[in-house]
Amino acid sequence: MTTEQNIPQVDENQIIAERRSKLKAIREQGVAFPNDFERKNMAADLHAAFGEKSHDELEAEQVPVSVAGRMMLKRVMGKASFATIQDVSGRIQLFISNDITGEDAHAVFKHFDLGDILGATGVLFKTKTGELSVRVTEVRLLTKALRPLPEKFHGLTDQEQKYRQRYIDLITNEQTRKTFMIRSKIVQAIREFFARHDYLEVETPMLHPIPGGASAKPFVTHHNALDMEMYLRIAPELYLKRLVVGGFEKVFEINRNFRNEGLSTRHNPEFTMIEFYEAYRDYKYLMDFTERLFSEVARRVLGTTVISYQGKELDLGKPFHRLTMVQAIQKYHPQFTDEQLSNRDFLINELQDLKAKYKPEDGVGGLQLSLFEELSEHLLFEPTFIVDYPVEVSPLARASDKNPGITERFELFIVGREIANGFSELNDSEDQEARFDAQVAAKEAGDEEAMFKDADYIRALEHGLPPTAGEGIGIDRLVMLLTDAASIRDVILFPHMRPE
RNA sequence: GGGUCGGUAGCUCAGCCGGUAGAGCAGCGGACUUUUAAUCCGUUGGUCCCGAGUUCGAAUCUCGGCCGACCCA
Repeated sequence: MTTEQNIPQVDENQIIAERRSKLKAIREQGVAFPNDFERKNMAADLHAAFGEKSHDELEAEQVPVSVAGRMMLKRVMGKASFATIQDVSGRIQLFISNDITGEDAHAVFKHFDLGDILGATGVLFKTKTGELSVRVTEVRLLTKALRPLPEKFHGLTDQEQKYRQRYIDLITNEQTRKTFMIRSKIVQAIREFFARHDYLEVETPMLHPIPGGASAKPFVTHHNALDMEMYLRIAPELYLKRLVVGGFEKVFEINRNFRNEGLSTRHNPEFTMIEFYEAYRDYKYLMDFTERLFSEVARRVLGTTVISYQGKELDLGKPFHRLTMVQAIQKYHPQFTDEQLSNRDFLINELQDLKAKYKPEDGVGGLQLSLFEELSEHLLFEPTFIVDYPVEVSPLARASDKNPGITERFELFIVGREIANGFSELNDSEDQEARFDAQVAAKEAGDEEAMFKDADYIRALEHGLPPTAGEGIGIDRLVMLLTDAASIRDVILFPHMRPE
């Protein structure tokens, strides 16, 4: 394998050629990529500190500044020019005129291009229209941009290019920058929430000898020295519960999972999850805990729990709805009776009528789940916990003491999307072993997503896992919710694309 | 996997009942000392996604392919 195939074709054009010749001239005059410019001020800080001052106040103070950033706009007017530069905090306008820099320096500036990285020193002032600006005494080219920016007003509209060349999207699109800043704040708020609840943050393997903790197809890779197949993890669950066996009673991990499945507006092959486990708790505690987490994160990141998603409003500060799977089906289809929904033949008939996907070998529980996914899941706009998941689709969850066919498990749906999955953990090693064996039988019968048996995990459980509750939350989907993003690709910096 | 829409200058887009490609921005040259998507004058720039077919002639019509967006599975 060479890396050459990953390098896009060189696409030279007149604009790039022009800029290359400018760079060549700069090289001939000295250091073309200087790194000795001392930037002392950020655009946003200057606006915050001096934006309210009047023209006369600023003239009296003569505030010296040193700013740097990418030139986004340029307006040349003969003997004076304006330029707008952008740093990570925002934008500020430069004013360059023959009177101050001299005619030669101004002439050099006139040949700087949009997209170039500039450093400028000068004094703050206010223009006629009241815009805080820098009256430039010296402006330097710090990095020549050889490629032109997208059209300055419309920016980049082609989704493909926005994803493939995210750097351009970030340069030109304020909303994109904002989305990823919010993403960072969300993760930070989650970390702080768990730290405050005395959780230990851990890192467990990404390379697994046996993929486990979820029902999904793994990516396969090869370890040369050990000459063995390895799998990129589909979930960290079994490792985190080993840590609870070891006595870390509250643990969490925020990291990537990999699932070898299709791409969609809701699925990227690698995605970020937080999984957390707490000993001596159950799934009901987790639901309350999750409500607190979501409302707190929203409040800290957005300042409110009332959010708007794709034009509809919802409140993460209110208690979330809680429905059993059967209730969730009946909510939108009240014509179905409890008796019908616990009748295998009836369920299969309905699923066939709906042309829905289901596994014919499933029992009542699995068929109910298929019907729920077909009829109700996408309609659960307001936050809703669905409880009473059947044992057969929950091989790692503790069965209910009252009803052995169902587990102490929930999934959380918001805006019609699964966003979290939690349960009281199965800590009976013999039951767990029997469940693994059932999964292996299903895998041998052709279910590619069925789980492998992890003998060491059984051994760990045999040492005793305290009663424990655990949950996973999809960070990307949470970010979508809080940034009003329609596609998971809008919240992942470099989403997966077909190779160019 | 199926359906719909799209791929034309560096970018944003027009042109599509067939007649050999246009605008705005960006670039280049010129005018302009408070502009802010600056303005005004001039000007350079094209594998019309790829391949085949129909035709005297294809960006335009037909078929196949590639890539993408959205919807469905």
